Amino acid sequence: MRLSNYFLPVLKETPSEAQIASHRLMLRAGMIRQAAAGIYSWLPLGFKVLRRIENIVHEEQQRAGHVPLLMPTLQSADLWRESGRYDDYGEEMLRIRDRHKRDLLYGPTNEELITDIFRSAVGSYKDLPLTLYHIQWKFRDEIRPRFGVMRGREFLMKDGYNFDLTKEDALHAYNRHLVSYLRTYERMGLKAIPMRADGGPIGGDYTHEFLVLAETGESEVFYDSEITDLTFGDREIDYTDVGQCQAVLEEFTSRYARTDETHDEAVFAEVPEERRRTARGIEVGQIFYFGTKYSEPMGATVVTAGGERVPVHMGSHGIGVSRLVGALIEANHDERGIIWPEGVTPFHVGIVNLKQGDEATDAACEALYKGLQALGLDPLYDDRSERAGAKFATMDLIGLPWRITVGPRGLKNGVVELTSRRTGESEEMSPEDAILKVNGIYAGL
RNA sequence: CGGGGCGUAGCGCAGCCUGGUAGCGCGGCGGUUUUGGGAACCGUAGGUCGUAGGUUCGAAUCCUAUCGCCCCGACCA
Repeated sequence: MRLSNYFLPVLKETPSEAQIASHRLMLRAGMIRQAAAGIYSWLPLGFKVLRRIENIVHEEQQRAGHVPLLMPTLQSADLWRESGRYDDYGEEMLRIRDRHKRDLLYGPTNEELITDIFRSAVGSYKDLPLTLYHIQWKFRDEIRPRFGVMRGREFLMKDGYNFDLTKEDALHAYNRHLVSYLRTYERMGLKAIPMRADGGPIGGDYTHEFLVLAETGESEVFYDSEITDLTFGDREIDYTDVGQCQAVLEEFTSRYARTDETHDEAVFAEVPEERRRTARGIEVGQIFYFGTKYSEPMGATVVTAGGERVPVHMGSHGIGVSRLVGALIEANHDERGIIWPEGVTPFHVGIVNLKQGDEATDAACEALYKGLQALGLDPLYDDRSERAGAKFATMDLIGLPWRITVGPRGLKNGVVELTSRRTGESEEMSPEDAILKVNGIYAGL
């Protein structure tokens, strides 16, 4: 993309309503614009990041064997009356009435709808196990939306639901989700720690939340410092292997890690003192096993091999996709702006032309731009007639992890400069080598 | 929902207390000189002062109501 053809309304000054880094930077970098309290338009740059996160979630879900579909944002109140949650959910649910005076709601989650789909189409144990998921906008009428997309009222969430014949099968699904979530966050360059959590309105005894450590996090967390050393890495995993998934769960949940909801001082005291940590975290996902809580009242049953009709065991699992954009920035920024991890960056590399209009630099930039694109990379070429400082400031603000600087001074010696946004380190090399180097950086992702 | 605060040009703000021609910086547009870390100068456009009532000769300013937004708390992916 050429910046002159793009829509990137960056702000030099910080809008007064933004208090935390991610909110400030998303507004300044032209990623979002507020439409109402807790409701945002996603401008091109923000939309691009959102889509990249969404894609990673899709890929990892499908790698784990989960099946995508798409349910609507508006749901009929009748289904929620059936489950008993229409009255239980409270003021957070946005209720709407249509012209025929029928009660609708903007879905805050989809247990009822998915259970309805399941029960009308599945009747046999032979159809199990099954995990369906979608990535769809949700609405929860928060009392007090804040922190930009971190606590919006409208937010994009991946929510998935597993249907299994037995509790054991459903717990495998639970473990499988934990593993796939570890992979998902790691691909985005985020360390998200699974912590024992509270069931909340969705309910269930088995539940873990995934927390990204950040000063601006809304939850207080307590953990054994050993847990932050764990990484999933590029190990191979067979998601159908019950033992493997179980082993990963045990590896990642055996150490103390809890939010304030479930924190237990007595148990925490058993962790060696030098490893005890108290911090703040951003919740970016949660997994539940809740048994037959919805299948029983809603009649989601299958017939077993023995001819018996039984309610299915279910669980649900969520990843806050739009919140992740904010969480990623909280975890990756400095005083100059955002620093995107390679896995989610909106553009792979920025090209800064220091002397727009100069024949040699223009030609070198064009060659770089086309060369990078030819390798399937997505560069952002700053071809505006701005001064060097303004171009650098924009690049730093929007946080592309790599920048190629092209100026007459370097070109005289046949070199351009490749700079890491994270470390600030620059290296001079020929344009051809710069293309190869950038290609190499992204080859594994 | 309790407490606090704010709505004045695209953004950041002053003016309000003490009523009398609506301002500043950034940004935009045109021009000149510049050009390796948000350039300088000149010119220029842009505002029913959130909205509705009221008081007054006169309201951004005082009064009332209302809408919106932000912050702290309780609640939450």
